[in-house]
Amino acid sequence: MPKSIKKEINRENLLNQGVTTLMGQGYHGTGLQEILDAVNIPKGSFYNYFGSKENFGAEVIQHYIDPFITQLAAHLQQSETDALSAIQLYFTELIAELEKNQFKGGCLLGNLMGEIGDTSEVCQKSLQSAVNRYRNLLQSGLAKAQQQGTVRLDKSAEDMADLLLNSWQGALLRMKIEKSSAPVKQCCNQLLGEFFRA
Amino acid sequence: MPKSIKKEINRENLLNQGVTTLMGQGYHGTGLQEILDAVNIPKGSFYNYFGSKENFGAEVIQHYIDPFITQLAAHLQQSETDALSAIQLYFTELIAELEKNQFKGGCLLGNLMGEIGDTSEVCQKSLQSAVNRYRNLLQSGLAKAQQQGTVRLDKSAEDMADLLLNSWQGALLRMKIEKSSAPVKQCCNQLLGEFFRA
DNA sequence: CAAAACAAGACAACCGGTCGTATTATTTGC
DNA sequence: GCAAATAATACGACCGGTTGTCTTGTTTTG
Repeated sequence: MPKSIKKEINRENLLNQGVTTLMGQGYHGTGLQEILDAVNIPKGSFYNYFGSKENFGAEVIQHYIDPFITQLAAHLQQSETDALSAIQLYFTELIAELEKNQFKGGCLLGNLMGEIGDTSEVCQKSLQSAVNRYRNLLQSGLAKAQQQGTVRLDKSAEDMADLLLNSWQGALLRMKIEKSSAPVKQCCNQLLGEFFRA
Repeated sequence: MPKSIKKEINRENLLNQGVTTLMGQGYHGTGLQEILDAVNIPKGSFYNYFGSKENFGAEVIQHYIDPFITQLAAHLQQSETDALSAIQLYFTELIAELEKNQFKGGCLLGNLMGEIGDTSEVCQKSLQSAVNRYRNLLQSGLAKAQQQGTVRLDKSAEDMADLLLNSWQGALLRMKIEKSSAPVKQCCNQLLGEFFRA
């Protein structure tokens, strides 16, 4: 097996484990050794793949959000369901996943925004990019729903996307400390079920 | 000076410094020594005042939220202004303070919910209590505004308080990474200025 | 064989927490 | 009301362990 491929596998494993561990214990609460042990990669190698813990964190952020964007985009492209229903279904699936994890972790973006969003410039940039990518997709979904007549037209899709995203982040925090999916369900019902409706 | 008084002063100083430092660097990002040096209190004393870093964190949380509750309650008791205006004024003041800090820190409750809200049971309990105290006050303010006819009656004050608090927390996270007060202003305008209005 | 990629482990700094001792307060005995 | 005894607090050196990073030697690659 060529080394260049092994390198990519190692990088991928580190990023996957980074998502899991940073989600569970936060940035400063996680030591590199813990991640390295989990995927059996020696410490010395780490700095060949990533220049620093901070750079690693920035890459983990992007690696984390990718699947969410893919999943939401897939729902929005389903031509047989309207956009609002697609978004609702997407969030229903997220809630099911959160319940499966017993409300631990929440959203890595939200957690890291709070912990290091204003102290690590590198991670801040990465968080900006990740949040914007997600927000823009949500916005385009809401705009599509507006065209389909299921979402009100007197508010901009941009404003609604921001409100939905912010409320969702806040609800995730509440979920974590209340160990209940009630906050996130309430959030979706209030916005997607009522406020945004045409 | 009796020792019992000095002890209370030291505790107070530690809690104040704890709020500042934990706000800026998070829980795991802050070492006890850093706090102790800032208020010139030896390490050994710390463990006479607080049993552990975790217990200290739980006390810092309560110490942090107290002034916010006092401030909001004071606004709500001003008899010459209606409740909705009082709430709006309160948030306007918060935004001014955030701008003064150049969008660093945000809300200690939100930051700690994300970082340790699901890993430290002691802090989780404290966060629950702090958030609930704050939420209940907001709810009573919104209920008062409903009685005064400025806020819609077809949604419960409880639901609106939750939505406002969650959106505010999310907007604070966005503020931190975007280094702009636009998200928090947008949040207040959307909810207090539009959605909640009678 | 030169250059690049990798891995082992050293490194100093720092972590939260403990411990014995010194100092000070408070209670007790008379 | 003073002194002795007891309790409470102050203090910082110190503990074992871990941190992120770097140096250095080895292995692999084209």
